[in-house]
Amino acid sequence: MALSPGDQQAINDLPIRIAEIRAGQDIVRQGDRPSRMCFIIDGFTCSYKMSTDGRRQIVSFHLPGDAPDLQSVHLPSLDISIATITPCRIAFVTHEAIRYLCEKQPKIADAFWRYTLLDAAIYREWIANVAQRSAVSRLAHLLCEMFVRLAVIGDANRDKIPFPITQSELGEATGLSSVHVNRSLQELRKGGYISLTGRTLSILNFHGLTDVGDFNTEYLHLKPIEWV
Amino acid sequence: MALSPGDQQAINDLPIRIAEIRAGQDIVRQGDRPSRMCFIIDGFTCSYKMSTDGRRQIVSFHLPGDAPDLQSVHLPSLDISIATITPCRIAFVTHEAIRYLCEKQPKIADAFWRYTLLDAAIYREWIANVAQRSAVSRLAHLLCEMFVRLAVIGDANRDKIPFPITQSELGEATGLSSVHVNRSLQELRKGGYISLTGRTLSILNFHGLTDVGDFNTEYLHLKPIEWV
DNA sequence: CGCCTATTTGATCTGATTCAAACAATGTGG
DNA sequence: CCACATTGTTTGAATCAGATCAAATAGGCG
Repeated sequence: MALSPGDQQAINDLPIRIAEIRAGQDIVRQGDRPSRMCFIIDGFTCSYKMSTDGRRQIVSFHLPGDAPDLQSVHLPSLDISIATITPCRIAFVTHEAIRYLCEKQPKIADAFWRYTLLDAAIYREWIANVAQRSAVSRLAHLLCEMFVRLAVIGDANRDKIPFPITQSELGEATGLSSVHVNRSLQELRKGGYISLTGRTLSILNFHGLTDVGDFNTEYLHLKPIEWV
Repeated sequence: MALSPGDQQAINDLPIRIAEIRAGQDIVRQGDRPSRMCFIIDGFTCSYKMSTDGRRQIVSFHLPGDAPDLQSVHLPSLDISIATITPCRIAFVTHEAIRYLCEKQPKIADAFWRYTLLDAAIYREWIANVAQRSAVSRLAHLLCEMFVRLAVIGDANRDKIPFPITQSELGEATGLSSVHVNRSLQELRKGGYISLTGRTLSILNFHGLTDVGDFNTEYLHLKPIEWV
C-alpha cells in the first residue's frame, strides 16, 4: 500500500538510484543478502517462493508506491524472490540511508513499521483466501483486492484497472492450475461480474463480486480518505 | 518468535496487567479497536478469521513470548480474532505505554518492527504451504515449524514438544478437513516420522519430516545462536 | 460413572488437476 | 507489412486428492 504524501516526500529526498527493468526479470532473489532495498515507482511486480519440486508460489503483488523488500532492512537474508511482471521503474536506496532516515525521523520509522503491519494483514487474508475458498471465490477475492489497491493509488479509471497478470500467474498466486483459473474466470464473466480482455480488467458488478469473493476491505486498513 | 532477553527486560519494566485466561476463549475479536496489546507469557493461542459461511481459518499459532496483536499499535481495528488454545497467562500493556517506550528507546521500536517482519515471513510461508503442498506435506511442514519455534524458546524436550492443538484445529490452520488431517497424521506415523499421543508430539525423524514437508528454516530468520 | 470432546474408520462424491491439443494474440525480423 | 515464433488463452477428457456424510470408538474430566 502507498505511503502518505509526506513520507513519499522524505523518501524522495533520499539518495536513490533509478533503474528501468524489463518484464519477467528477478530484481532480487531468495537467499540474497542485499545492502539496499527498492521502491516500485512504476509497473507491477510480485514476490514468490520456489518449492523444491520447482513450482512457483506468488505470495504478493506489488504496485507503484510499494516497498517489496523492506524486510531486508532488518532481516539479512531474503526468504522470497521479487520479479517484474511488466517493465518497471524501480528506485533503489541503501539500507544505510534508510536506517539513518529512521533514526533521524522516528515518524518515518513508524510509517515503515505500519507499512509492514499492513503487508502482514494482506498475507493473513491470502492465507484465508487460498485455504478455504473455492476457485471462483478465490479469484473474485483477488480481483477485488487488486481493484481496491489500484483505486487507492489512483490507477483505476472508473471501473477499469490495468491488469497485466497472466492466468498462469493468477494460478501461481491462488494455488490453482492455469486451466482452472481460465474456467473460473469464464464463470465470473458469464455471471456479469467482470470483463477481462487484453490487459484491462473491468469490474462490472463490484458489489456482486465482493459477495462471490467474500471480500471485505477491512483487512486493507484503509484510512477513510483513501476509499469512498 | 521470542524477543531478545534485553528487549524482554525492557518489556518487563512496562506497566502491565496479567490475566489468566482459560482454554478456548477469545482474547480480542476481529473488528475490536483495543487500546492495549498483549504478550503471551504462558500457553498456546491462535489468530483466526471467520468467513461469511462460518468457517474458521487459523492464520497463526502463538507461543510464549509472542505478541499476537502487536499490529493494533498502528492499525486501529483488528482484522483477526485471537483465541486461547490452552489455559494462558497473558500480559496486557497499553498502546500508550508501548508508544512511549518506542519513542524513548528506538532500539525497541526496531525490535518490534523486526518482529513484525518475521511474522510476515511466516505468513508468506503459510501461503505457500496451504496453496501448493499436499495434505501430508502441509502437516509435516507445520509440525516442523512448531517444533523449531518451540525449540528456540526452550520448550522442546529433546525430540518432544507439548502439542495441545487438536486435529480439527490443524485442519482449520491448513485448510483441510479434520477427517483428512487424521488420515494424513496416520501416514506420518506409519512413515515413522512422528508419534503424537495425548498432547505430546515426538519428532522421530526430523530430517525425514523436513523432506516430506519441504521445510527449510530460512524463513524463520533464526539467529545462529538460536538454532544449532 | 457418565458426559463431552476428540479421534478414528468407512463409503461416496466432487472440485480441481493433469495431459493434450487447438486457437488467438502479440511481437520480431526480414 | 507479412511470415513466423512465442506466449497466452481456451476446450475436452480422464483421473485423483481431498471433502462430505455418517457412525463407531476412545479419552478426559467433573
